[in-house]
Amino acid sequence: MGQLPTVEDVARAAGVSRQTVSNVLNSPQIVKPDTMTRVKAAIAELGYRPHASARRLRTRKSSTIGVRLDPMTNGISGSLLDRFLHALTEQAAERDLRVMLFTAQGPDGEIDEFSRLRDGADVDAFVLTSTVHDDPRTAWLLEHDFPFVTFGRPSGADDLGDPIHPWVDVDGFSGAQQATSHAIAGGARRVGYIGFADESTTALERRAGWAAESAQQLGLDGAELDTLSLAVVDGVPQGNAAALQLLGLPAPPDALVCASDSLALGAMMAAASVGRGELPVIGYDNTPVADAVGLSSVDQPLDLVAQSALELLFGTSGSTIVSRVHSATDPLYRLLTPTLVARKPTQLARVETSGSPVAGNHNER
Amino acid sequence: MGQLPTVEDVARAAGVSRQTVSNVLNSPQIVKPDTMTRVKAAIAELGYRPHASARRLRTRKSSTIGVRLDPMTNGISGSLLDRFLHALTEQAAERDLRVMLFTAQGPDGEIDEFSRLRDGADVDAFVLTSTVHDDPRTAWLLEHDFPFVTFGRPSGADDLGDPIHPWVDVDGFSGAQQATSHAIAGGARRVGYIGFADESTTALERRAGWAAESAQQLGLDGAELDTLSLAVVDGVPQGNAAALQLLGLPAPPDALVCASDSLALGAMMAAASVGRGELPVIGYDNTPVADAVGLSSVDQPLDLVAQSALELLFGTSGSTIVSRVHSATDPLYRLLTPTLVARKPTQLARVETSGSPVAGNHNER
DNA sequence: ACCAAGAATTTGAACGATCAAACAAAATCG
DNA sequence: CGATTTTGTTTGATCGTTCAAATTCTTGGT
Repeated sequence: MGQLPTVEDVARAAGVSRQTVSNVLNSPQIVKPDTMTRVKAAIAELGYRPHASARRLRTRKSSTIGVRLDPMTNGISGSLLDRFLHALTEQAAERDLRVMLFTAQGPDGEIDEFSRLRDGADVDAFVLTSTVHDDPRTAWLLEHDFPFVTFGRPSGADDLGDPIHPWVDVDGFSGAQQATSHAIAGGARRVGYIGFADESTTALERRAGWAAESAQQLGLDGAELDTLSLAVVDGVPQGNAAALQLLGLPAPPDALVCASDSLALGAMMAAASVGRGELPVIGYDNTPVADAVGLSSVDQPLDLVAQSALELLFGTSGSTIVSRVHSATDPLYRLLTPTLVARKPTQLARVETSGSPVAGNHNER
Repeated sequence: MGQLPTVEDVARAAGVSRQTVSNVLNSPQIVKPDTMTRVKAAIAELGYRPHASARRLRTRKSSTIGVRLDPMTNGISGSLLDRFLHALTEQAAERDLRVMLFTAQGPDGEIDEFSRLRDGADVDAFVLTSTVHDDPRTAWLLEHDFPFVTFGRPSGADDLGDPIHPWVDVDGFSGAQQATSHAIAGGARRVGYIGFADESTTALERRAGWAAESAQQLGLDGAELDTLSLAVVDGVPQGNAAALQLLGLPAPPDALVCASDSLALGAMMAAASVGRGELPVIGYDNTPVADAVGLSSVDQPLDLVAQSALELLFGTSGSTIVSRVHSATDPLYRLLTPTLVARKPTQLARVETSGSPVAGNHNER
């Protein structure tokens, strides 16, 4: 099994020329049916596979997407990125695209990597996550006219009308609205909200979703809404603290909507600790933790996010970068709608104790 | 900025030949110092960077490692893989290696991908995670003589004496031992254990570590140890249930060592729910959740795991695969020692409530 | 000063694929 | 039926780099 077969070997075996073999692979429609079968047989026979690097060299396409792995695993929500990465890799494979990882320290380090990967023709495009306002990375990519798409809208600009670059995002307003609506449907009349203490689009729109739904269905006014909500840094202890504070109010909330599963987990524990274990708490991101502790949570359609990202870069099919000059009918962005996953908040207490060892795989490592 | 400069352009600019430029980059020691400076200046001037695909085509090395992204995000511990991936990518970058992802359904699908990536010369080696006993994937790779390392020892074989393939693992015996020892140092006299209900090496060795330490320091015999331990499927609810059962014993444990943070989190909640919130609980894997809820946990040195994996594949430096015929002095495997990260179990309750919004980034998405 | 041995550099070929243009075969048409 | 188009296939060149062998330049010994 010494040498791998080349297009030359296949050509010889099938009694045709190199180029015909190449055509069978790349332009099947222009080759005559019976030569087609002959060549395909030879390919199967020899177990031929095109040499990726040779192809890349000639075509000047790497068929590879670069994604940066964030330096810090972002707390519980870190797995969000993990799941997105998985979805992206899977969707990419369907188009014969590959995902290449890189890491970097800070925006400048990341830009260095952009430059390196671009010049080495290692990647055709980047997918950026956790973008911030006035992101230097998107500025660099735009300036150098290199294809990319962001997961998260470019906050501050005219995102919907005339976005400065392609983006995909999940509608946080809708997510929070659904969560709130679900709590109300469950009988709540004062839905509290624990959100993020920053000015990001994400933070603002999720709170707005909760506020809008509370105002509309429960008739609460701005002052009441302010009383019922807190903005904190993301994290379990912060959620715990905030929930304790809200539950200590003269007129405490009878349900809690949180901007993350971390906050929600903290809130759940807080509620239990003050004897209100039955309090409905709804989280965000639908992380494994939410599933594990039976927490209702807003699920982001990461498969769709990944698919949309690829569509914005490569069109509805194929693996060739589409020009950034989109038609007016085909917008540069995708705003997707999340779904609420309802769970029984009492699941934890209900589980039956099992003394004898139970078989099963636990997916360690 | 039309065309990217090639080695040819640099050569012309520096007044030397192509090959000399190539030598400056690949064999610096054989080029005369002053031509060296001249060429380097030209490289900097033109902003030249070698074209990765062209190089790969010629050298027949891809300088890329393939890693499969597991289909399911493995519950809370999923982030373990995430962190490992990050460490691996970072370590790889230092050797000018890249990490390429792929996904697959089941072992057969993964083997198909192996074959595809190998034949396309996309990767030089694979890093496998979550290996199982008699893994068909390692069998295939061995049979086709393709370089790889596993994270996790090949259970069942003579791992230490004459391993059938290179592996890196973290010593679970030591980890559980440390956790147990820490609990005892904190005053515990009956340390309970909640572990995994399967026959994996991981499950066995962690329990053995706890058992050994309990026997030695506390003088407990086998029967008592059996009473104090349970084996369940990994998960928060299971941990909760198991902890409730252990705490309901006539002579309940005064501390709990768990084989995962998921189990530990469930156990913590169980303890709190029966008014034993002060009970020391120690988890495993040091996931973000453990950090968030202030849970002591055994930390796996993923940086070292990644570094060791690369060393086994590529030697102590460089990016060329080393032959699998290792010298006797240089074993085919690395067994690393984890570290216990001690945290205050009361952290959650202690956090002060903060009414006013606090600035800070919460790393959403 | 001469020649051999070593060091530094250059030249032609090759890696494996696709592109562009040239060519041959088949189909269409007046 | 010959001229013209359409369709299918082949040939030479090329992508940017490194390898292998050939060449030139240094150095040192006698």
